[in-house]
Amino acid sequence: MFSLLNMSSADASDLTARARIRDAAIEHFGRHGFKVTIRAIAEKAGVSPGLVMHHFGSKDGLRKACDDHVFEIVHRVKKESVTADPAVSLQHVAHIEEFAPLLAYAVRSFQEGGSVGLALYERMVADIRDYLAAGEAAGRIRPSRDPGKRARWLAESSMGSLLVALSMRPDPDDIDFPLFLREWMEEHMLPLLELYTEGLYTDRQMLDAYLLYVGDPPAGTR
Amino acid sequence: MFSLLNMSSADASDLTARARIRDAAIEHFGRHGFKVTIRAIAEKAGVSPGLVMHHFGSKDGLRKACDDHVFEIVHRVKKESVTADPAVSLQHVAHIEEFAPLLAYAVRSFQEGGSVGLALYERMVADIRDYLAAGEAAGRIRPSRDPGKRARWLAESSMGSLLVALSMRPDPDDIDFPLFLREWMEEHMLPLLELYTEGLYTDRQMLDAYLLYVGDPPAGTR
DNA sequence: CAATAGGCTAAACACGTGTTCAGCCTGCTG
DNA sequence: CAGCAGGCTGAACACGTGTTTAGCCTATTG
Repeated sequence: MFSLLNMSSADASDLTARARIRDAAIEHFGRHGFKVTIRAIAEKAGVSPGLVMHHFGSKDGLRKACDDHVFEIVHRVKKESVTADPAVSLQHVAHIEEFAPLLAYAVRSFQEGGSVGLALYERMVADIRDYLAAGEAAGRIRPSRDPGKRARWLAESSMGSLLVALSMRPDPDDIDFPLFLREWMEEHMLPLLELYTEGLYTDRQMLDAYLLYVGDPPAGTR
Repeated sequence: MFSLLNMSSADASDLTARARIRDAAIEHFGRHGFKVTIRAIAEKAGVSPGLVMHHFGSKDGLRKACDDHVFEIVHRVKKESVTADPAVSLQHVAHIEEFAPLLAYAVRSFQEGGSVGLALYERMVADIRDYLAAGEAAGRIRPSRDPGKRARWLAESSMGSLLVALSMRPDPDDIDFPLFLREWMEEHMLPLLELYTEGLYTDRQMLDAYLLYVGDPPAGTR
């Protein structure tokens, strides 16, 4: 895990200055948002502001490097968790703290809409669609009239809920991400499961009315 | 409607400079986010930057004035739509364009987490809770184990979906809000209604497992 | 050993942006 | 009419922040 993420402060001194800057940037961007100053990042990395420019050319260059790094790690972890035995996956879940900076960075990307945000989002939608399709084939998930749109809605609503919860915090610019995540799950797990298994409405009136409206009559109408 | 919102450009010249500045600020903040410059707002209002300071003291003061104005209008419109006849409500829905700047401003507030954002959000949660309670009493809405958390989840997920959709746009800093809203509804109405009337899972396995986990055994377990 | 390259720093620079300031114009008031 | 208050302007100011620059130090290399 440590070697995978290179985010632990214990071995920070071992890393090259370039890597230390990048990791400090990911942490700062994730915790405080992308408006953090280059000077702050440099200080966190124990380095002069000039060196940041020397290695990354500009703030955008630094951002780009962070993007690439985060995306690459997410890619690697995902491939591992698919191929490896369940024990490894469980380890990942158990050590959310280690991934927290990455997740925080990703959430900030969703919030602001950078290239990583979009790429990660599209991947997330695709994953959810595949997952739902598999569940549908296994009979655990109800079929949808438009699986693509459903997957997109589920991704958007859950990620979005996270964003709103983030913005509604007392100080959205300084978050303890692991804590925040835990509280969020604690707060929403029940209504989410309720909604997903029992629905909200007791009848089909709204849905059928909409289906008629868009010209796709509900089954059994004609 | 026009006299209510004072957002139409047709009678912009009639308004006092102070009101014109405030309206221009609401429009700009809503369309481009809160990082728009005072100079840009002043130009839009046909006024010098100094005058903005003269009337509002600071950028924060301007923001505060916008907050108050938006909140006050939302309050007034809401009270009207509750007391007035249905025809008026329909008029409101039909003329989304007129409200768009206000809505855009509110969404930006949610995104950034200002005081208005929080206040509007809490009010929204309360409204949804009341609405669901009424529906439950009328037998149209299923009961929940925790109506408060359910209302919060529904508010968060729908608002949040809007935020994510906003961030994933090609240029999130320059949105045509009415168009954006229409596309969003077009895209999500179906999966939303499907989910709300039919649910997602075919069985109660996930929900029951969670209820057991949190120490609240599902009905019929003992 | 001398030279060179590259990691690295401190200081200066450029520029956008919120804010301040001195004063102009206009319309009201005594 | 004279004076004054307040809306209003244009220019200047202050400051934060990304970026540039000149040069130092160290290690490698011929």
